[in-house]
Amino acid sequence: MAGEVALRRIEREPLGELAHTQLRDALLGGRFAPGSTLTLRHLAETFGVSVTPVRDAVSRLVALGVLELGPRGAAVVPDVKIDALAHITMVRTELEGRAAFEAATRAGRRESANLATQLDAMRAVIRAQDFATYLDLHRRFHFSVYALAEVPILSGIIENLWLRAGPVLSLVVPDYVLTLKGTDRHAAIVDAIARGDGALARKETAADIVEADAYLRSLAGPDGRIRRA
Amino acid sequence: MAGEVALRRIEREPLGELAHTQLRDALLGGRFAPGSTLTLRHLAETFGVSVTPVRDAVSRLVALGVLELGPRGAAVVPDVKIDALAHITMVRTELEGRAAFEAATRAGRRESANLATQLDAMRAVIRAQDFATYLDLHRRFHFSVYALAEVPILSGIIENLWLRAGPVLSLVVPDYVLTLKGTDRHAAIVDAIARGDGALARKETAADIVEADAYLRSLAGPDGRIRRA
DNA sequence: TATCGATGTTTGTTATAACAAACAACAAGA
DNA sequence: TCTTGTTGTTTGTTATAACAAACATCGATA
Repeated sequence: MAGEVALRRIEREPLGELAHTQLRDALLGGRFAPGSTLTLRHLAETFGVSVTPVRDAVSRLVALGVLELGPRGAAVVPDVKIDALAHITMVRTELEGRAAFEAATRAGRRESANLATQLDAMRAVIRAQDFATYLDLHRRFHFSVYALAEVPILSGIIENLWLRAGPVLSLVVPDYVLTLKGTDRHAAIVDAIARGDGALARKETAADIVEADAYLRSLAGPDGRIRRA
Repeated sequence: MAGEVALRRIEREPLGELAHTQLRDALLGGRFAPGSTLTLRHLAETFGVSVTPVRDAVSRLVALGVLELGPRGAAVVPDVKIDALAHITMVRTELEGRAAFEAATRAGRRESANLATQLDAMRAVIRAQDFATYLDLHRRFHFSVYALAEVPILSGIIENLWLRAGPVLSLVVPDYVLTLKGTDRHAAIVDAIARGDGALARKETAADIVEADAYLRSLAGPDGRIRRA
């Protein structure tokens, strides 16, 4: 077997896993309208599989609180009400603040430089008005910070919170980033981490979350629903 | 239809839901040995249903991080390693501390009295050496506190964390409660809530969690696994 | 015209069978 | 005796069909 090409491990990922990932990314990208109901057979036809793996994926997303249970047991995309958003924000400030704190106490020069590089990429994408990829880079940046905390359970819970807020966050990102002229919380977070200042990293992270929450709150109608600006 | 007995809404709960609840309670009660693998067909036979609803329940528990994925995609009961326990403790102090804080700022006299009543019941059960029901009352007490915060998302995440720590917590509860002679953190939490002192409620809640963590840590062997005392 | 009831359709739920991968047991050959 | 190949079993995965509940449609009757 000498001279062979390096072979990768073959891993047949289950169809339910693929369906889960597809739905997850769609939710994170805000490609499902809040309030719309997802039917198993429709999704199954779209994915080209049977209802079994689709039901598996949907069932898990419901268990994670990412999808809600409609009137007949149907899965519906939740439209985030303003008080639910306040709850998510509360938990996010606690958890992401703590994660940023831990990241600052653990990160070295190498990790800080990596974060700074990501910041540059984000700025470039904003200048190019490419908000779709900004949404992705923005997410990657935050989770890079939280990964530095080396507490996988924490990262997992945070990811779940982002999934819950996903449909709304992506809704307003284009307008929101344009309103952020002066204060760049992300740069401040990276600075704090580079200096090993955990308390500051926590403070700036919490401020970043609260400011986004305040913006979303300003868009809420009298019924508490958040709509595009 | 006059003079009829009040009829309750008939709700056929899906079998997958029942299986989920059964597994959940078994995990919380520590009735599964850490490290043991759960096979779908065996569980299905035990519950008297087909593998479909069982798979549904197991799949959800895996997604929640309560069960782990074994070598061949099988579900195994995680044996909590000491560093994973440290991570859970970190998140628990943040979240349950915040929940206790919110509870203290919202609770009135009626709610405080309710908590005090629960404390009395717990003390009586300890005197009777009935640790199985103490485990249940203890859980109810804590979640009564967190329910007062009126942040369902927060309660849900905390419940998930308890589920993860369940197999280990229930393992040591009998011995642990006997070591607690003087300091009764639970009474201190209720006092703080009754006085509306959020900061103190948070502090005592965190201390309660950290002390349990320290006890568990003292039981860990050189491999990091926690075994019964 | 409006209301009520029957009927067909949609949709989540469940059992079952077929499938594939991995493990276990065992026998044959070096 | 040790290794190797084969066979049978276990187990997660997936498709399919049957089922039940709810909804929609439509026609008949008052």
